Amino acid sequence: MSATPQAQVQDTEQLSKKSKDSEPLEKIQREVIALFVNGVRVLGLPKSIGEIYGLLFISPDPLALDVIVRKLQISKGSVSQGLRFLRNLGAVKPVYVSGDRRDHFTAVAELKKLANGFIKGELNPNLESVAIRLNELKAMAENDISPNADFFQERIRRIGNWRRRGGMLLKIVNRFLGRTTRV
Amino acid sequence: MSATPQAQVQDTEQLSKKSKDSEPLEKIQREVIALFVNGVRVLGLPKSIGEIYGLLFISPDPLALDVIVRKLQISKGSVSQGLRFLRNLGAVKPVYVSGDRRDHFTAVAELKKLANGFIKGELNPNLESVAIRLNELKAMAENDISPNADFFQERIRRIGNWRRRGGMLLKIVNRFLGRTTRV
DNA sequence: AGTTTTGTTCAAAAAAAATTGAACAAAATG
DNA sequence: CATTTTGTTCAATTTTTTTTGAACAAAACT
Repeated sequence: MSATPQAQVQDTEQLSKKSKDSEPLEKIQREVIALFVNGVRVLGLPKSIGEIYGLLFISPDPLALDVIVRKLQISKGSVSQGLRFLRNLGAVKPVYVSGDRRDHFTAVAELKKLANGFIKGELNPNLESVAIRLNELKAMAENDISPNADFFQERIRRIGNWRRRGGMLLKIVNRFLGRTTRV
Repeated sequence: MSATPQAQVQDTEQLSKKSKDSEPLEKIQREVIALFVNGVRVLGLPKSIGEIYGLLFISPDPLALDVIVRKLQISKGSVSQGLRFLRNLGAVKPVYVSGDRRDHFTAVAELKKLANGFIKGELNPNLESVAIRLNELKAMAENDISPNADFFQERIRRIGNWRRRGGMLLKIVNRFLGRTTRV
């Protein structure tokens, strides 16, 4: 809490609350954020998501939306949308900060929670839609009278097999990372 | 136009080899391809990759590049690049077809091979680069003298932990799907 | 009441990624 | 060796995705 000027901040302003908000990021923080930006690309998520999560992950205290905007220098709209996405995923959670009207957020930093959120929010819905489509395809293949009908059926059975094993894998991942998730 | 739907193919052409190339896709084939196009999006891969793999997966015989171009109605460049990518991943393999100069390809349809290819080609390189960066960050955090230094170190250790468990998970996935892969 | 603060929404702009197509190279054919 | 066939490359274009920012709404202050 005490004014701890590791790098000189503008001491002319009130040091109480605002000063921390406008402290520029430390180099190590910027590096960690870059790591996350890179990381989320593998998951097919936009840069801003990685920036926001990374910033919260490497910030000791919960941050408010407009602070994130200032620190990352990205638009309010991006941060609003990004936070919503991360909240839905369970990767970020709101934290009450007394005496401040704004919502504050911290990163959820347990791998199992992150993985569960991603699986439930992004992977499972997809697996389900595949299951539905697959049933339609199976029917279609059974009515097919072309010389390739047998081949088509074998292929479709195979996709079903993939889907089944994919679902098992998600369960295994879940168990490995800790408690199981209700799907 | 006369009311005949696309069911009829032009039988006026020679039925020998070319006819098969210009046969339009069956409905069920188009559906399966759509399924793959959708599927590869989850992996962060472009549509054309899904189309090409899907087509090969649901084609009884190996296909040559220009046949793929005609059947999918996408450019030669796309197919060339897509096939290279899929070949590198081990998702597609060349097949010798006697009496034909062109390269022919079939889909590799074993889930374990596909997963191994994807892990080796897309996931592991990323995990490795994280490992490298992480070492730099660890050193940086140890030299940090800010009041947050301890926090930063905890966070970086945590990322290291994630990475470790991620690597373990890939091994587990591998074992689950069949033979193990050399990493 | 009005005013300020906080956060959301969504059309437009910008950025990023994928696709095209024409030029090119390499190999096979005659 | 000239021609054709096959496949690659990459700059330009198109498409898709992401980001912006201004308008808006809701709540909290005075």
